Amino acid sequence: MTKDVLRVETILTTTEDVLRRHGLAKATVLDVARALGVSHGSVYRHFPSKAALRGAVTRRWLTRARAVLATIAASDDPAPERLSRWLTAAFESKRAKALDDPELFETYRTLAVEHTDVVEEHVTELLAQLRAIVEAGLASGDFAPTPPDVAARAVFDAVARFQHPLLASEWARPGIGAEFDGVLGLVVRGLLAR
Amino acid sequence: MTKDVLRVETILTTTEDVLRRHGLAKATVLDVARALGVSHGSVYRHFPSKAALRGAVTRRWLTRARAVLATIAASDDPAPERLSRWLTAAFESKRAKALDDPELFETYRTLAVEHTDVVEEHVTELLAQLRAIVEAGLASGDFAPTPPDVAARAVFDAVARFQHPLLASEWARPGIGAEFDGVLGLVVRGLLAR
DNA sequence: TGACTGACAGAATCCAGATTCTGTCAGTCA
DNA sequence: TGACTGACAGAATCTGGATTCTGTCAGTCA
Repeated sequence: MTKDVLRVETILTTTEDVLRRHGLAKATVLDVARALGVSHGSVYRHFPSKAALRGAVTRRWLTRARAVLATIAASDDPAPERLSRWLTAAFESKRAKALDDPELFETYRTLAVEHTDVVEEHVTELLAQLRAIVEAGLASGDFAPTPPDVAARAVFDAVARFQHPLLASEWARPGIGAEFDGVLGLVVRGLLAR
Repeated sequence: MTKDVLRVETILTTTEDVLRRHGLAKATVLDVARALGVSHGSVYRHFPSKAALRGAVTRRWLTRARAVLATIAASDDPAPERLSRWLTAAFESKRAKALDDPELFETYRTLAVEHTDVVEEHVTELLAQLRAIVEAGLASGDFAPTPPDVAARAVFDAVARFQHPLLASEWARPGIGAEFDGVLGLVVRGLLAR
């Protein structure tokens, strides 16, 4: 808020705040405008619709969530370890969010379902990170020859149970950690050169 | 209907019929009783509650769905092929149901969510079938040594994206077949002895 | 001059009264 | 005698009139 002019970033931050405080249903454009101390017409100056505003918030949330994983993907650990760390971090951070603040997680889950296009971008980015790890493993000879994009997709799909927000309700079950380890082991063994 | 007395099987069949015709919301105990030509009090003579009736219908549906898979699990194909056939059949039959009659599938999906206990029985049974295949593979030396129950669970979890009813909406996407093949290959390679 | 306001129409959502359903049980009837 | 009925209370669901929201735009004001 360095300037008095209403800025896109300010609107997004305030919207996140309203979402956190009051939940999805009560986060109307009017509410956001009230929280900003402006009329709702002003919000429409920066976003063409309520859907666009929500989409932008969703995109920002997913981009932040991806940052940690990008660091791991770009590390120079051996590919099998790097893959394990990446998949574990992806699961653990999502799981922590879902368990720490279920209502906020549910809010963003609903937003994600509403904005399929934004989620698709996110998935594409995640797949690119996975492909980079697979390519490193192919180059080092750790992984058996395979088309990297197909392998990345297969790994991503295989951990869907521990990634897909629709299945989040099962992440609180006691045995879930062991189950994740089981799939992780299976997946890594499936990639390794023999 | 060999006898005039109201029988449990008759009630279940009629309930399925009402569900198919009118959907979940309109399938009240009163509706089922009307379809049977009896008073709703008679239905309560055989089922203690509406939930119990719905649970019984769900159980019957899942039991039927499992029968095909049981045949494959008990076949004497080599374990890797048998596993592929089992997983493919599990995916294809569910996918066919979801695409052929989306409304009926949605009905049973909701029922499954309502009756977690019944679904758990079902999953336990499926895991037992998978474990039998894994054990065959261990005995033949096709699969690398591993605790069969852990491996069965890992395989089951890895194909969640192609099995979990909550993700059914994605089974209509064009690339889904290739994605399934990718995971199937990864999983089988993960089990194979080296 | 251009960021912002607020009145407005049509769409979406809310709420309270009316209807329907669940589960029980005393009573019927074959 | 026991399978079945139907009236009943309380819970759940529906409905349509009242309220709130979305998206637009002519007008204000700094």
